[in-house]
Amino acid sequence: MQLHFCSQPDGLLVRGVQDFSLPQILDCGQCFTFSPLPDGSWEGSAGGKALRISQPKPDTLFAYNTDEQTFRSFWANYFDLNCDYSAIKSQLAQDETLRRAILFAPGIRILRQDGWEALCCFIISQNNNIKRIRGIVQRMCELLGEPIGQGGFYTFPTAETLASLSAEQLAPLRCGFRARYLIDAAQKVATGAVDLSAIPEMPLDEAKAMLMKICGVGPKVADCALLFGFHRLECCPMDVWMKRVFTYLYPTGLPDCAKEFAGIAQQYLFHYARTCPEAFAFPCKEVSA
DNA sequence: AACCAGGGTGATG
DNA sequence: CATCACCATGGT
Repeated sequence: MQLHFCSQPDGLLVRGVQDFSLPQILDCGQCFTFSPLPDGSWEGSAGGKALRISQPKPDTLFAYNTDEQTFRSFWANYFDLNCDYSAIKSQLAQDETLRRAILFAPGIRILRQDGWEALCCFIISQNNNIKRIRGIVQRMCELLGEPIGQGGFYTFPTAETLASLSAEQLAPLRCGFRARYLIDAAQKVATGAVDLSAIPEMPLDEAKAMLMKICGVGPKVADCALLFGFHRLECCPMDVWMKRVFTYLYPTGLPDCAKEFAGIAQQYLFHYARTCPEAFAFPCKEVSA
């Protein structure tokens, strides 16, 4: 995918984008730090940087408050623009159900989020809904992060900051029983008991076991952190929606064509099932039928 | 192995 | 107004 940049008075035009949809990417449950604005653009922050971005045409992005240098060095990687999703999609689409899920949202991409931020977000996400997760994460950044410029955005608090606090001091976040999980994660990361920087070089099962040493991190949250925070595409987080998908559509597991990119397959299937459950023709009540 | 609490909010009836 | 579900986990 060859990108073309064109600086404008009020931002940066990026042409040549493929397999990309802002709402599909930012509203498919992988990211909780971007929100839609009434005009269809999105604003939020990641990795200590703020961004407002829109997609005036399918192959064109407009980044309001950034320059080419910042976009090339940070946002292009964040939005995984160096990855060819058309090749991945054609491999996955050998399976008929996946083909339908991909056609439903062909612009999904797996963001390359910061590992620590993703870990915290998915600790917060447990037994929770996306709207409230966004609110909790926002309050956490406002209360404990540093301002990013004048736009009202804040950095994600560091593990050191969080580790110095008690669960009671997180009460304003209104994250309930998850507060002590965040504190435990922060303390283990800050002391090095859990070394996030070692994860990229670690075998998957070893990395997952390490993350699960944190109280409040089970298999599901660990898989989410690894997929969305460390880009381990073979992780397939099993939430209630994916359990339904597997029970009714893949009782014997994903087809071979999807194993290599199980995490990406998961994201297409999760988004389709959650957005359009009737298309899958399964009940949304009891899973364990 | 099978419940159950923990906090809050939006959706549904 | 009541109930339920929510990208789960740890404890009983």
